[in-house]
Amino acid sequence: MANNPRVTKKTRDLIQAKAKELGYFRNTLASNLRSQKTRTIGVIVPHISRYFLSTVIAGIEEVAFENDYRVIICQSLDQLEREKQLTDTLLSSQVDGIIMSISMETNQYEHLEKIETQKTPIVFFDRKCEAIPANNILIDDFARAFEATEHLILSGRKRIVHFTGSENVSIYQDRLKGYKEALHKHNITEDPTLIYKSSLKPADGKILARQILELKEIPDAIFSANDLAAISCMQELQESGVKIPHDIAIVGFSNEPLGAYTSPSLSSVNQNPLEMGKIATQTLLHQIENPDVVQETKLLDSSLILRNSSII
Amino acid sequence: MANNPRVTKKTRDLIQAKAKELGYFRNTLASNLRSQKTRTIGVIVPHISRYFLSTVIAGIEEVAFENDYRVIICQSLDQLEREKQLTDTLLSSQVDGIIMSISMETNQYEHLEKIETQKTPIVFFDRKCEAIPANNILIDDFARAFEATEHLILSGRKRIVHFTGSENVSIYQDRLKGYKEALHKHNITEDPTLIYKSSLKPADGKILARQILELKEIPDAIFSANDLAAISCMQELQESGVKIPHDIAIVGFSNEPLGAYTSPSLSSVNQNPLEMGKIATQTLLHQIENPDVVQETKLLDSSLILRNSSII
DNA sequence: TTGTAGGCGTTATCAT
DNA sequence: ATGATAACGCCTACAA
Repeated sequence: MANNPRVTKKTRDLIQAKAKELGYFRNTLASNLRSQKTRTIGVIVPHISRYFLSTVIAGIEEVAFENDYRVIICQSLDQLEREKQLTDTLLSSQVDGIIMSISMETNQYEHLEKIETQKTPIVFFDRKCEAIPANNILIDDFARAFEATEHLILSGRKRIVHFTGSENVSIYQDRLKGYKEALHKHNITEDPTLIYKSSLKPADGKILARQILELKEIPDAIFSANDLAAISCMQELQESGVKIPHDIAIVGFSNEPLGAYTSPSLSSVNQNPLEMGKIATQTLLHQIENPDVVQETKLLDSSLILRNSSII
Repeated sequence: MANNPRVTKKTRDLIQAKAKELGYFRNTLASNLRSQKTRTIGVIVPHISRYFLSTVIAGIEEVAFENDYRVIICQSLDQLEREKQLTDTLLSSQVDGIIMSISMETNQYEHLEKIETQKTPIVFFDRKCEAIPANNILIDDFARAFEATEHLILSGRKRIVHFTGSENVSIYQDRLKGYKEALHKHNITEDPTLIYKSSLKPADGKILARQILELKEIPDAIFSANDLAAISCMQELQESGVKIPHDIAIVGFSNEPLGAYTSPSLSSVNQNPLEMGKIATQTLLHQIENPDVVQETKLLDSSLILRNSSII
């Protein structure tokens, strides 16, 4: 039933017509079993509903579609246990490759080693993973965090709070380092009581806002490692009468579209998600076809976007 | 290799251990081919990045996961052509069932009839589809549109614009009917020049705003069939000096989280997306296990949420 | 140009 | 309690 060119075009057309008439569908299962290829890419992401991730997925789908690959999307919900299960599921579904952004909880790596053992090509994006040899598609989180913090300092801010996430995750480490480096460069003493770790969900932003309001000396700026926490924190502060950016300037990270609509609008970092999805997929497809390519880390463009939450 | 109880527990454990050691994975492809079941649900939605849809998907995943089903998510991007291709893909992947919200462009139904021919169970949600016999999980779009429009009328508005979408799609038809019915009940003459049809994307909202500003008699309210168009329209109007809600009151539809953050915040309709995803999946799984159930339409709860864009 | 056999990995069934 | 075999549907390779 394959569209084999050795058969006369006429015969083929005839068969195609008859097949359609009978409602025939090639059984992809059998076909894949036979060919040992599925032309399917598995994607594991923490959430699909975040702007950043759904846009990465859009980029993945675009390139996959162009190359006649299918995409299976799975959500780990930032839980290690689900990530393990999904890995097993994808491997046993014989996906040709995996694109993944590891969960916040991921601090053990047997499930990733399975992927390596199976020789299934894998590409990580956004959150760097060095547990197994693989390509990593990232932005320069350190540089952007440095830039964001320096921007606050150059606006005259001195007591700058930083919201960080799980230490398992490279991006939060790097953003924290960038923050510290900027303080250091401008001779501002690092104050550990100004660094707040959380899971950076909207609820966390509210809690952090209340903690900040209880500080003896109110800070004059916040650099948050994501937008959702920044926005909910901003709202909570405003409800307590804090003027943004006059009293406290705020910069987030990820450039959620939401941030353009808040009042004030939120300064943030554009991570180029569409591009990230495309490059990740191109890299993976290349690796599927050339199993012996060396792994490397690719840094994509990114940029600080200034809006009203940090400009007076 | 199945975990067969007829084999001694001891032997099974031994095999399990050895399998793990060797990094063995059951080949789901072969297993599914053999059993003629995939325990996989295919989902086709217009977009995954809209709050409404990604939340429906979260509901789908939750119930699927509980019942040990996998979920394949596909985006039609509201394009008929992609929807057709994805239907073929899912059918030939032998999914056990399909959950779908048809695309805006869908005005022919051969691809859906294929699903029927294959006897693959299917459930539609949000956008009603009567082209083939199937369960439809919906909210009462007519009633909520009526309520939204009446709310505007009772606030003293008389020239009420309506933004509608493709006439292929039941929800836009029903919302339009609800709008008209409310006008009718309150003896307001229906004015066809106040009904604007578009694809309701953010860009459309801006265009519509400019068209409204050029009307001889500026309207005093807008009821939009979705939030994205409402929000971008509101912004464009504000940039032209229109005061919301004083000059023009606005109500959207879908309750995008964005709407809670705009200024003013946007009145909208909560469609209960999580519940919708759960019920759709329960219905589908029930249908997979009981192939001869009758199809029906289920109406879920929904509610008008009043915010500052329509309250003075 | 067309026909046919074998095997992909699993599992149900039959035989030992 | 275990071992052997056939079949799921497709596709490659070889034969006719």
